[in-house]
Amino acid sequence: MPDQIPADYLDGLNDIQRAAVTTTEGPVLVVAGPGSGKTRVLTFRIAHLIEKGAAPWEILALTFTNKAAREMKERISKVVGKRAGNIWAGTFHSLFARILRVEAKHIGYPSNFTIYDTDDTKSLIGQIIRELSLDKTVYQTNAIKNRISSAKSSLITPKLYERNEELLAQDKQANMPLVYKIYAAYVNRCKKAGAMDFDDLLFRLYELLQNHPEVAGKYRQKFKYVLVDEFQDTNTLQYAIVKKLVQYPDSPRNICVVGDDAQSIYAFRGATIQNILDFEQDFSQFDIQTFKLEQNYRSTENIVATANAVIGHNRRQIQKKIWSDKGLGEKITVLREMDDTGEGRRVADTILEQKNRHHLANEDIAILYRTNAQSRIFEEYLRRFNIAYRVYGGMSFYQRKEVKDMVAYLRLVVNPNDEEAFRRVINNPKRGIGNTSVGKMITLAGQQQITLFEASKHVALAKRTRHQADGFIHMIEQARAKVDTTDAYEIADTIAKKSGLLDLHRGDTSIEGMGRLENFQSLLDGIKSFVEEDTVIDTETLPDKTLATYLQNIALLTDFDTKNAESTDVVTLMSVHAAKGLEYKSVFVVGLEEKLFPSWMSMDTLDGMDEERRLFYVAITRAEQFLTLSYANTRYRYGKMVMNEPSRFLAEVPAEAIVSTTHSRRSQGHEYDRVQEQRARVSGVTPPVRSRGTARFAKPKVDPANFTPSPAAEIVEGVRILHLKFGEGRVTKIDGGAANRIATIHFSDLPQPEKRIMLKFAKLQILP
DNA sequence: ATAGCAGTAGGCCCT
DNA sequence: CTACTGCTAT
Repeated sequence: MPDQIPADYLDGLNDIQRAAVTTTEGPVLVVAGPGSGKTRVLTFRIAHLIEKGAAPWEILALTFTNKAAREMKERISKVVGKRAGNIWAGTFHSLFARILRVEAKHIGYPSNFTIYDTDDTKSLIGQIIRELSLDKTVYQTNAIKNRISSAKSSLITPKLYERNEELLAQDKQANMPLVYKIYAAYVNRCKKAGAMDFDDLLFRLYELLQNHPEVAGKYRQKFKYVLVDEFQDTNTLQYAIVKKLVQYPDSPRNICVVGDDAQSIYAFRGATIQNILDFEQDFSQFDIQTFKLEQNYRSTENIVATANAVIGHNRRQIQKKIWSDKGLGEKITVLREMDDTGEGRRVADTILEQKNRHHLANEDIAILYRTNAQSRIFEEYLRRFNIAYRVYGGMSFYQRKEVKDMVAYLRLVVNPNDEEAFRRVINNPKRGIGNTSVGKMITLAGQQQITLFEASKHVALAKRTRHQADGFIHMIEQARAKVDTTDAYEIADTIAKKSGLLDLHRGDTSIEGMGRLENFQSLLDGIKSFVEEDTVIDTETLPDKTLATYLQNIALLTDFDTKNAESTDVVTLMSVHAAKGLEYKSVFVVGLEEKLFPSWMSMDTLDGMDEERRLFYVAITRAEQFLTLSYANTRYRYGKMVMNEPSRFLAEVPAEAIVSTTHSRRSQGHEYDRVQEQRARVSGVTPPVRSRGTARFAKPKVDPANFTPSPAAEIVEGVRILHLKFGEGRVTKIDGGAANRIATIHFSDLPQPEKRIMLKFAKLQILP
């Protein structure tokens, strides 16, 4: 890659994009509709800054996901070469963590502080509730975690909380008058453990900038250009920090925020759409320039029209008109099924069909759902149909128990004060130090104001237990003595063996156990490659191979950041939230039912509904060419069968954009009627009574009573067979391994006669 | 005192 | 369907 900028790098931009790129001085707001080349503008803007003489390390680019940051850096490096590595581009959390490690001494933290994830946070809050002898059915960890999180995001310290009448009144109302005490204890304990939770990474940085003007000055000096991506998803605290960094309101630097109010989908964690709505006002005295990117380069006109119509139902938004010149394109398909199983099958089926008809690769296709729990059924059918897929989100690699246990050991080695890590591993694998003994340690730690690890050394224990505890302490301290001189892998390897974790996993021969061993091994492999290769994720971190650096690198990773080496041609399954910023030729938005999408949690407020609608807007605007919406009449949720109306959002899709008949053999075009029904329901008109039901099994071609399936082994090429739904057919080909034989069968009665059927699952009767 | 089992309550979206 | 509590057997 040449280290100079191609002269024509601005040529590929439209007029507004180019203006947004070249207006480098003063505050800039870029309102960027979906598919409008937002990332292009951001990356070219940064490249342009460097071209204009800015040093890479003077540029701070804040994103929400590591993936977005990485992508941005990659694209910038295509223009400016390896200098891109020195740009401060990353997530709010990771860049702030980096600053905090350098400046930790100012706020009484060690520079190797631990980052507590959600599980650690919940566990600590639960612990505190127990210690305060509060009723845990009243004081619920999750509720309190949210309470504390939003307090931090509103810059309310425990002291302020205690004096805030409104908050106290709310807590009383909720029958939890002592939340302020839990909050105070929680902050205390985090500090004692040398740990910060996700909110602390923001909150503590704000405090640092607020209370240490010399530090704030240093960073203001350093970052001459500040850019914020996805600005609509920032919370009050993030915006406050950004303002501090640009020294608002005295002499705002060159700040550029990019976002789309219509894609704000994180209100539930404190993001406020108000930030982007206010930004223009906040910086109006400094000649703010606003650019609206309204041309959508991603999607067909049908999809854009649908998106516009849907978002038009929301109450307030920045006025803009998103348009596309890609032609009308395919109409939108709506699939209706009886239940979630049917939905899974139908979607997988439709994917096969689309792949054949439109020559789509797996990687062109995504299935998007509201909740991660919905993925299972689609996985099942994709597997059956032999379609490669990958599920993002849900349980990430680093959240798996076997991985977390090992990481907890490593955390403890780096930071023995880490209370959550200690409690996680002290008796894991089982070494006879149970709740009672740990309880004694906790009591002692509380009494003497020492850390758990310290307490574990001195506490009085039964002889056998004492011996075990000493062994444990010795193991940690031995590893700790080498932590600065030995590479991460060596320490991890030793701990894996000495702790007994490796033996534990090796000894487990169950299916799940083997999976756990595999994950455990691949964690170790990951540490090894961290040591051997230059897999430094955080480019400005010194390329050292210590355990501390390794832990820093993985602390803020999510499922998105774990690269899978295997094939990349896979169908993507993920939540709508996770899909933001991505695009696919064909998108399936599934589970479009009232109480699911929109979620029941959001349905009781107008703000909640608006956010759900924005979420739906995000979902449909991921699609380039094909958009398929699906819903089921009933589905299993939490083990219970529930029945839901089709989502109101379906009724907001313009009728002329929907294809009225689908090509499925199964449901014969009732979808459109059903949507009309919902449309009527929403507008208050009584829907026509309509017979419901049997679409999926509309016409069984064979009487089940006379059907006796033959053993799969007897199905060979050339035989004539009977299938319950498809009727008579002839096997034209058999392939796949012994355990996964797949028959290609020609059913001459069907509109699409070729079917590929997994013999493992299918019930076929051989005909003479 | 600890470990394994059965039963029950509470569940989303992300760093 | 999964994560916790409460019980009983070691």
